[in-house]
This record gives sequence, C-alpha cells and structure tokens, in this order.
Amino acid sequence: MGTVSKALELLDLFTQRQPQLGLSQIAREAGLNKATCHRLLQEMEGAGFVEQTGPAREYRLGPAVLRLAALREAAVPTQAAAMPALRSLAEVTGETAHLSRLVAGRLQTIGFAYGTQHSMMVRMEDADFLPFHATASGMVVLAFQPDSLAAQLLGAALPQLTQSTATDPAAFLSRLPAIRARGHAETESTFEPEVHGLALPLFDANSACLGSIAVATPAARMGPDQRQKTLAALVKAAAEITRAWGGQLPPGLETLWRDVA
Amino acid sequence: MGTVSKALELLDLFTQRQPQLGLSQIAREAGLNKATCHRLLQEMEGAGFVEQTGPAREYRLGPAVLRLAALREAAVPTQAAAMPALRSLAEVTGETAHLSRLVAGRLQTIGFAYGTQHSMMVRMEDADFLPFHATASGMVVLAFQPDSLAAQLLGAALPQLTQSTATDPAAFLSRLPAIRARGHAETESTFEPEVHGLALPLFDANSACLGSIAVATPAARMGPDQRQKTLAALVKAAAEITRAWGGQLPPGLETLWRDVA
DNA sequence: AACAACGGTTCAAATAATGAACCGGACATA
DNA sequence: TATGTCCGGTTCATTATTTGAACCGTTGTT
Repeated sequence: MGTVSKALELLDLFTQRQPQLGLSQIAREAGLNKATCHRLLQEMEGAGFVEQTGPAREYRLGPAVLRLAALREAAVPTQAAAMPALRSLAEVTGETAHLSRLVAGRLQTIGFAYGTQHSMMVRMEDADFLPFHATASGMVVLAFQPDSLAAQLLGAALPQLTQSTATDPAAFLSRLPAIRARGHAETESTFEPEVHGLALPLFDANSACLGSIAVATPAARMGPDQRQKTLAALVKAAAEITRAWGGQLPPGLETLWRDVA
Repeated sequence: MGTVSKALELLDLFTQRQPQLGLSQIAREAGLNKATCHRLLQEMEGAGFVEQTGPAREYRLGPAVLRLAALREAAVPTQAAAMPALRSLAEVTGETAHLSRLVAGRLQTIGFAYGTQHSMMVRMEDADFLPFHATASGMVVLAFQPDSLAAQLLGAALPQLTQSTATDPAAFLSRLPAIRARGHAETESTFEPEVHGLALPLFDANSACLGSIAVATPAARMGPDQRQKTLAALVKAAAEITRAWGGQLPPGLETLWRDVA
C-alpha cells in the first residue's frame, strides 16, 4: 500500500465519537509507527486536512475538507438531490429514514431525516460507517453486488453486536440471493436490540447498486400495517432518488416493486 | 515535498469551473509526471477521494470528502455558526456578504449570502480561493498577520486582474499598516471592475486573524450612506461571528469598531 | 523518586516513488 | 487512407523517500 493511502486512512479514524485524537492513539489504531504517523499528519496539516488543537496537541479534521465537499456537492449533488425524498419518507412513515452509499468499500451514511409524530425514535448519526452484516442497508447493498465482491466487502470477522447478529460469513452470504429476489432487506435487533430495519437498494446509470435507502423503526411500532406502509413509501423514495441521481433500475426490479406499492 | 502533499495538491486543481479533469491536464497543471499523477489518483480513488467518470475517464472529487466535511462541521461548526450573522448582514445591507478563512496559506470562501432588495448583485461562488492582493478580504487578512507571514502569503507575482489591481508586492505591503490601524479594508474595482469591497477581520481565541467577513457592492450603489450602513452592519456581524467561533478581538480593535458603529 | 505515557525527533536500512519511453486507441487533418 | 497528435494508461531501472527502533524532554501518577 502506498504512502498516500496510509495518510488517507488516518482520516478514517476520526468519527463523531472521536473527533479528536492524539498522535499515539492514531498510530495505535492505524497500526503504523508513531514517527510515520507524525510525518503523515504534518503533511496533511500543511494542506489543511487536519489541524492540531490546544495544549494537548490533539489532531482533528481541518477546514480544507469543507471546500472539497462543497465542490463535490456542486458537481454531483448527491445529498441535496436526495434529501427531499428522504424527508418525505420520514414524514410519511413517521420514522427515521436514512440514506447510505458505498464509498471505497464501506457503507457511508449520507443523510437522514426524522419523522415528527413520535417522541421515541431510532437515532442516527451522520457521516458514520454502517456494518454490512448487521443492518438492512448493508444487507441489501451486498445482495445487489456481484457475488465475489459481496464476500470481499463483507470480510471475515463479523462482530456480534447483539444476540441476533449473524456471525458466520458463509451463512450470511447464502441469504443474499433471497434478499435480491425480494428486492428489499429486513432486519430486527441485529444492529441494536429492538430496532427494526427495512432497506431498498439504489442504483447508478449502469444499474450497479451503489447505496440504499432505509427506514429504522422501534420494533414495538412495527406491525403488518406499518410494514406495508413503510415498504410502499420506500419504493416511492427509492424510485425518486434513483431518478434524481440519474440511475437506472435493473430489469425486473421495477415490476417487483410495483407489486409492493 | 512529500508524496502525500503532492497528492493533496492535486485535489486543489478541482474548482467550480473545472469540476472534472483529465489525467494529462492534471499532470500539466500540477507540474508532475503523468505516471506519478496516475498513481496518486489511483490511490485517492481507492479511498473515495476522487472518482472517474464516463467514457472520457475524467477525474472528479469523490464521495469520501462528504463524510469528512460532515465530521468537521460536527466537531467545529464554523460554517453553521456563522451563517445566521452572514445572512443578516446580507439582508441589512441589501448586498452580497461573504465569509472566508485562511486554510493552508490561502483564503478559502466558507459561505456567502445575498440580499433580497436588488436584482443586480455581486455574484459569489462557494469553495473558491480569493486572491490576497485584489480583494478587501485578502487585504484585511494580510494586514492582521505578522509582517513576514503577510509577505510570504502574498507571494511574488500579483496577477493584474483589472486596471486598478496592485501588482507590486512591496508597495502593496506598505499599505497594510494603514489598514490595520483602520480596522477594515476597502477596495474598488481591484478584483473585477465596478465591484466595491469592504472587509473586516475575524480572530481566533489567541487573537490571531484567521479570516474575514466582507460585503461586495456594485460600485454604483456605494455612496457615503450605504458605506456607513455597511460598516456598521459588518462590525456587528464580525463581533457575532468572532463570539460564535470562540475568538478574541485583539486589544484596541473593539473600541475602534465601536466608534464606527 | 520511580514510572509510564505523551508528543516529537533521529538516522541507517529498507522500500516505495519516480519519469522517460512506450502502447493502443480516438480523433482530426490532408 | 495515411499521417500526426493527443489521450489514458503501463513499464521498469534508477533514484529518492519512507520507515521504525531507539531516543529526548515533558507531564501526570503512583
């Protein structure tokens, strides 16, 4: 792996929960030598991608990334184009809707919206990575990848997040064709107890699946009626976002979804 | 210069006007070998920082930057914290307000807002770099840097953008003390003909100037009354943003601004 | 006083980056 | 159709950079 990849991987260590990291911690988590990390961080600091804060000299993401994101959104308005459909989805279902897409082999949260009816909601965090094996989003995205790619993205070690989490990669992969045939993925309590997930795939212009749209519901509120309503709203939102992104549904899926709605 | 810096510099080539670039063009503009560029871009593509589009195989910024920007804003809500004051500034003055900050030795546009009264406005673009020598924002930021840093940031070659643009670095630098004493910078037709600029500095917790807030007005609309109104609104907005950012005005400036308003 | 963890630095050894030349294809010109 | 040019991409011997164990000074704890 080249130096540049190593440097960019360091940026992945920053999360909502750990927005600031010390040098030693970065080196530890990245599995790199402290001196190497220091040099890489120096270079990235010079470009404004990270900055050092306060007396503890911790590192955090720098202001240069704001410019890049603004340019990206201006060139390819992925998030902005999807938000109306996402908000409408949250409103109609009354639940938490979220959007994720495949970025460099991981599933990245792009946006989310809350419904307004209920006081108890499934909480989402922006800019997170979702585990493929424990979320409806991850499952549906994997289900619509070529088999070998799906196995590769899934990886070998599946952390057990709840009692219901799948932990055997082979068993997990064997369930993907059924998801593909159904056109959506459904989970309950695989990511967090009492959280129900329902996800549909999103496609690019070549009918390749590059993300998903999903609704997360407290399990107690998910019955047959709510499930039907959620599915119908998801189909509508998925079609709208795919259109907004200039995507193309793979053959068969359109009719499959039409029956649901 | 290290490999990482070279790679990150490639990202600077992408702008609003050139959101997509071919390999040869990137190599040319960056002054690097084509093979080197190709390898750097490959690595960045693997991390989702750039992606290749269509049959021409041009490169553009990738979706990974969105996550970083979201995290940055969550950790340090620079833009979000400043937008209310910026919008209010645009509304009160009726003109185009914009906010910029120093990032890796350049002045980067962070946000802007338009007034609503007029149909003719000075147009702004987000995520641009502003020239130090031809904008009120650039001048006021330089004026509040240590002398040696100001000279370094300014550089040696000052492109002549209009008839009124300053082109001699030494002469330009000699005017900075007066700007610092006045507490604001003013330009007319130095960046683009018939555009008047008025800018105030913004400060961090150590009273170091890290950016500016400015109002751009069509020269035809800028008279004594409008100028006074704009200055007063700028003082208010600058104080508000400095406070929101946890900044500290340098001694003397507060009283200086109080007289203006 | 002893210890551990921190951020940061050093320098010989190991490794990765570099770039001139090259390839095949697309396009324009003649 | 022949010729030339520019494109994205690749190759590989040469070169220069990256690497990491050991180190430094500081800080906070026991």
